[in-house]
Amino acid sequence: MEGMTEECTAREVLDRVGGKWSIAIIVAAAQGPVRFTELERSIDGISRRMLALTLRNLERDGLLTRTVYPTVPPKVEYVATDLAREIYDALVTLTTWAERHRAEIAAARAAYDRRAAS
Amino acid sequence: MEGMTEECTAREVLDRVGGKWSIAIIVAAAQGPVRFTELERSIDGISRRMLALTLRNLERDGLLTRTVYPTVPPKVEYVATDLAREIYDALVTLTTWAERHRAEIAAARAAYDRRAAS
DNA sequence: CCGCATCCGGGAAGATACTG
DNA sequence: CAGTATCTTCCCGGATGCGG
Repeated sequence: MEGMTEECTAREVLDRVGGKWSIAIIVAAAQGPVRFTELERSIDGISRRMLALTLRNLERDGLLTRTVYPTVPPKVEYVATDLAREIYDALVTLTTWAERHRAEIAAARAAYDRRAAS
Repeated sequence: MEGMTEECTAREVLDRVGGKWSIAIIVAAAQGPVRFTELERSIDGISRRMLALTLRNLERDGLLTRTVYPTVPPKVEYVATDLAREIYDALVTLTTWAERHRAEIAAARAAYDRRAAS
């Protein structure tokens, strides 16, 4: 449809896992089945709306499996697919990296901003 | 400043690397020094504005080093820092993954949409 | 050649309230 | 419990033009 070349594969990655909350959800759902409210509580700052939307998109792309148990009260479980599990390590690498270099990056940013305020 | 917990590290990754063009730029600049126009040509679809903005942000976070050669015409080279190189493999993994499963994901999406159109 | 300034539209995402 | 619906706000990102 578009005149896009191969360059946009990086773009495609982010279309799947680049959402604001996708990584956190995938990592959580890769450890085992998780429920909606469980995710809502464990992912700090996420809104009910964004959780629902992100879950839908991840399910749509085949990264998450949604299972509904017709019980009362209703119960829905999400679990990462094999496809999603393939990038689990990479996602953890990125998360760990961000965590370990948080201070370093903040310092670089502060230094840059200080120079810009000249 | 914030009351954010540890949960948002995934968020932080994307703040650095989750820009629309960040991955493509980091991967390109990890192979060796690249010039502005060079990036503009090699990254399909990027605008001059977004290239400049993304380069600035990556430099600000200490992921890219910017070197200006005071020549005529001016010459500016960008190269990935050691910090950015640490996630190079993970980024390549994600890119490769997206490329290999492109069809699979598209199919999952199509199937999902077909069911939704019921 | 390498950017920055400005204008502007569209989608992302928060707040809030309501349902099966 | 597991979502929808609506409304609003914000900022990403494209287009264009200027400047060192």
